[in-house]
Amino acid sequence: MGATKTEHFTDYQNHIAILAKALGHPARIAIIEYLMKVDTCICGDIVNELTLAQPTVSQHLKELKNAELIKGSIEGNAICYCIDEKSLSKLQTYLANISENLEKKKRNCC
Amino acid sequence: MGATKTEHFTDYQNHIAILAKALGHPARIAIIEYLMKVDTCICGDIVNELTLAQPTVSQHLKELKNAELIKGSIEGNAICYCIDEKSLSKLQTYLANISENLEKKKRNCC
DNA sequence: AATCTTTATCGTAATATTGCAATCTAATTA
DNA sequence: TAATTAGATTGCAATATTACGATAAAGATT
Repeated sequence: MGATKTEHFTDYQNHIAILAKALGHPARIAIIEYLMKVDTCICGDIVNELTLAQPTVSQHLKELKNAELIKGSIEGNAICYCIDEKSLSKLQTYLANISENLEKKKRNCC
Repeated sequence: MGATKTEHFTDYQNHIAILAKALGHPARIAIIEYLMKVDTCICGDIVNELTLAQPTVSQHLKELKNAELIKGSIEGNAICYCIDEKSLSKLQTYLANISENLEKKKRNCC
């Protein structure tokens, strides 16, 4: 016990959950917002932007990378991170579909 | 250490993270999908739908309720749960804005 | 080559999450 | 009112996450 029982759910459900989970921490939201704010994709000063130690930021970046919400390319000595639109819009579309579906239905409760 | 340092982030960032985190588990995604599938909002057989014990499902429902992604109203002896569109569409809009912003920008990297 | 800079990884402590059996509460029915 | 039903709560074990100091790896600079 303690671990998520992924085998009880569909691949799609698990995938959506992984995307949402990766965004489920304010530091990672802040990273996404920072990457969006700076016009060209920023290299390393995400650490300066957040009030967290460098290893902590590195770990958050890794989780975003694992979920494929960001991607990084080596740029000399530094690393150039940026948002991976595909995964982000996959989650966005998923939520949009739910919203749309809800509006279509005449809901007579709650 | 171990706890999220919420004080380092804006209320908005924390709020978005809470919403995303609540969706960050396949059981909770499955609950949302089930609530969407059944036309009128369903009372208690979410437990039958998922392959998880009743207390576990109850806990997931609680987390969705805490994030205000669902709401429940007492219906006699049972409880009528349904999706709370407002929070869901808040997250959806947030992601849509990011997607839109990304497309606007001429991105010259990654 | 020695040093600096940038980022990742390791190890570890603190805390949170997941899952369930057992139990409790409250409305419902017999 | 006793038994039933629906759901929440408690308590606990297993596991995951968060955070960071110390350190490693690798390119850049001197």
